[in-house]
Amino acid sequence: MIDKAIHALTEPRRRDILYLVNDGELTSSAIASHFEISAPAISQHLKVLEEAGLVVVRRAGTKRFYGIRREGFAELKQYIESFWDDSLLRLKAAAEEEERRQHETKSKQ
Amino acid sequence: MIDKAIHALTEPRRRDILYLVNDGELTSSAIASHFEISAPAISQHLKVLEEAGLVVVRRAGTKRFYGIRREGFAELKQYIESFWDDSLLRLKAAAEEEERRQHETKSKQ
DNA sequence: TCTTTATTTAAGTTGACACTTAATTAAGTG
DNA sequence: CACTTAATTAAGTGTCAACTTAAATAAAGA
Repeated sequence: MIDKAIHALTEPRRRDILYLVNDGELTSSAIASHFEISAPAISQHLKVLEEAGLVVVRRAGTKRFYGIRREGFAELKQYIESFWDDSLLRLKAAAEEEERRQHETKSKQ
Repeated sequence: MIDKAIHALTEPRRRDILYLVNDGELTSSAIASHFEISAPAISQHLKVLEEAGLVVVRRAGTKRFYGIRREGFAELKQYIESFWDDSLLRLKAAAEEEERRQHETKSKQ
């Protein structure tokens, strides 16, 4: 699911859609009205976002309201933060190593 | 630059390259030896990463050593964290709103 | 049931981009 | 100056996915 979520977020248009529905539930056509692309294109994006667990649908008559799925974002946030933490730890170590090297160089001058 | 950085990171192969050089500077060919794709393909990826400010080159004779550019990552981290913070604030507000609605419903039953 | 509204699914087109091989540049080395 | 090594640039290919229009589904109203 994390892989699907990351893939879903790599498309700028889908991030725009998420920003929109984050302000409150919207129907497919209401979302489409914010862009210049066709309704089917939006529908396809929504399908990707739904399968990635980032949005949920609530059906009401012929309308379908799309909204943010909080659990999906929570999982994703946790994953990305662990990635950052790990990555930053390595960067910190590298920075310290470099500093050590610079001190060594200076002492040899 | 942030846009370029995000775009650079959407390609899995480039993330793999970043993981590699994060452990220490590597030449283009050393990086290529870790994958099954051609040297030019790696070179093209490195160019994208460099233009996104995520790696830096150090020339030494015919060799070019690629390494992580910390400032680039710092900028990116800041951006993504602000995105998260903002996004989470809105999600928190939405969650509270929903809770209020549920209480209301219960009190009316 | 026929029509309208909301949306999706189907099918096909197009552009971006990650790759390839071949040619080129750049910097030593004999 | 040739030759080698390291890497890039050039040019072309194939794939994928974001889009299009047209057709299908699904629910509600006349």
